[in-house]
Amino acid sequence: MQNDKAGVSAQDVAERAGVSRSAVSRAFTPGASVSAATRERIMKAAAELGYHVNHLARGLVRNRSGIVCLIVSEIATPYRASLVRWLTQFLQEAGKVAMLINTDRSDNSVSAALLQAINFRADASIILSGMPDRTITRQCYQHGQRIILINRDEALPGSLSIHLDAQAAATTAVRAFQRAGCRHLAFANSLAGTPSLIKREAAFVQAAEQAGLMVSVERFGTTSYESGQILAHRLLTRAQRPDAVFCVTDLVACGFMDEARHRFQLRVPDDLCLIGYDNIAQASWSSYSLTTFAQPVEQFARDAVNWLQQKEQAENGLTPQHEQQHDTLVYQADVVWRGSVRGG
Amino acid sequence: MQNDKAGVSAQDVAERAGVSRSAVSRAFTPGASVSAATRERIMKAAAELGYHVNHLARGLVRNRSGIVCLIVSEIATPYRASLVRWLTQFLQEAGKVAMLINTDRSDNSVSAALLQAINFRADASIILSGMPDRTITRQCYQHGQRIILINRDEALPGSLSIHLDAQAAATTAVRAFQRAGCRHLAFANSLAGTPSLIKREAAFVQAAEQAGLMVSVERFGTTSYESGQILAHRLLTRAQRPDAVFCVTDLVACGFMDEARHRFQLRVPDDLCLIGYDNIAQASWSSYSLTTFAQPVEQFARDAVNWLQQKEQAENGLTPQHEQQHDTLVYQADVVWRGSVRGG
DNA sequence: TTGTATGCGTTATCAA
DNA sequence: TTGATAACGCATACAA
Repeated sequence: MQNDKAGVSAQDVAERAGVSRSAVSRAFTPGASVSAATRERIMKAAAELGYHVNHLARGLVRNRSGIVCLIVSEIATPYRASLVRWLTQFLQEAGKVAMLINTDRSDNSVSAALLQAINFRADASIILSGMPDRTITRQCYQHGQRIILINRDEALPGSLSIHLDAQAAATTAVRAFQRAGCRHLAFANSLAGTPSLIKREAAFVQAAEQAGLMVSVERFGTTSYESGQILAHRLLTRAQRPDAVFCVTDLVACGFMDEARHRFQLRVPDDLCLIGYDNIAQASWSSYSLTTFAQPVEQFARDAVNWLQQKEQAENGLTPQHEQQHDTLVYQADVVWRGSVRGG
Repeated sequence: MQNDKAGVSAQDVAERAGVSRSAVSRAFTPGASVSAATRERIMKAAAELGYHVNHLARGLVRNRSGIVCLIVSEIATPYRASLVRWLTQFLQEAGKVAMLINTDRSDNSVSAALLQAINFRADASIILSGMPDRTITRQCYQHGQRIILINRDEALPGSLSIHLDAQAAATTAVRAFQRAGCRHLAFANSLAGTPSLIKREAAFVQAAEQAGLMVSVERFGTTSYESGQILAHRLLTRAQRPDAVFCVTDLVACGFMDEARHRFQLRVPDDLCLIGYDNIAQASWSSYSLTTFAQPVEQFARDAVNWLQQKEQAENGLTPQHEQQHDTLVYQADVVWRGSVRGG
């Protein structure tokens, strides 16, 4: 209020409250030993002066900033956006704060992002896209920075890896197409080459072949609506037109469905059965009513943050063990039956 | 590499390179005076030791962290997500980093977010949702923290306010409906009560009345797809069913259109003309082909970051003027003609 | 161009 | 419970 210099420090508050600056520090540290009386006097002085703990200084001395880096490409994509949404929410509830770093999917832009995380002494980094260089992750580890990989299908020492089992979804999809009486299956993939997308394709092809069904694969471009349109064009103009398509992503499936309907005048699910993956909001929109597999996004986020807190408590505890081990969490993607498959 | 303690500091690098620690500091400060030779020796030593500048310490002494807070609710929404995407990208290109803070739209959760920004001595906060308490923004100002308001329709001293002119879009929409021969207009709004959404409605109603056209208004729930469905139900069951609806948002428009088509068997644009706002990706999807007004999101983000950089340069310069003034940028939302209005 | 000395705001250790 | 003091890692004013 009455102070117009930028910095009002614990010192100023201490003087006003008639205590030492360490008392002020303790007053703002949860669980520190301060008498209720002095604490109140300090808080009053702090409010009057407009004092706010400097997390930069606190982080410096504690060697831990409370920052968690979210490393992600294509944030505007529905699935990514919802993952970011849950992560930031749970991080905040855990008293941490999210730092968002955009990458272009290239592995060295991910490495650069991780360097930023080191610069800010982030408590952890959560990687949603790409894979960083090993030398960088080593440095993160040395700096005590945790790493969480979501849908990365890889494991780093001391890290947590969360991903989905591709097999169950593939089997479920094939059975559904079988029940619908489909004869010629196809998988519509992008060229992104992400491990999880590759596995999704491989698992589906394998399941289809085991069921003795014909299966075509087409790959194109990025994992987007537009690619879905192109993929529809390529698959639906084949001599052997598929009557059931598993799209690597809901976004692709939406593009595929729109093109199939509006360009090829096909009816879904009568002429063509379609299944997607992710369960983005648009999949439930009545124009699509897309049968899909739901990634438990909220659960991912909750588990990531819980694991982080757990690790931190263990660190504060009496177990300074050298944990070269890594943790892995594997989930099933739950099928969401809607109208894009006959007899669903 | 050979160092296994967490912290490798400028001191360590200095010793290895055989220079003083200030030399190391200068080597990592752009535009500082270091000879190429020593600089190289320092960089080599730094790489070998795995040294990374501690931005916490740097921010502490410079009283500027390089952090910019993005304060936003409902990040997973297409329009918000794309705004966040561009902001983070441009911030990174400007050498800054985005801190993402989720709010629940309530004004005091926005205030809490702003407090976080103060804690981390953020260079600036960009507010995309809600309005914080004045006493908080005052404190931000005192801490030298810039504030940027996007679509907030308010002005704070020393801040930048970016928003859209609601009038032009309203006039264009009414004219389009007029050309299409529509007789009964309607505006489908949410109950969010955001200033920009309110203005959008008021401007449309005014423009319609000026054109001598009947206009109904319906408001419901959040600004979402689901609300669009409800709004369709309410408007399309009225005795005087509207034949042209301006939806406050594309998301609302998608829900409205789906409900109109699939529940009421109406054809768009033959039976019903529809216009949205935002130009989210889904508006261009062929199931919707929605005529809409494009918010220049990328431009918003670019301008916000440019303004920030400009202010910082001015600060470094010789003009320590007390700028109680605020800046305002007003844009037009460009109409994107698609298939949801007859004769568009 | 380089080195020395000082301070940034905080927490942690130790005595009282 | 409280206060004094020493780090934390860095940038910079100043002197060389």
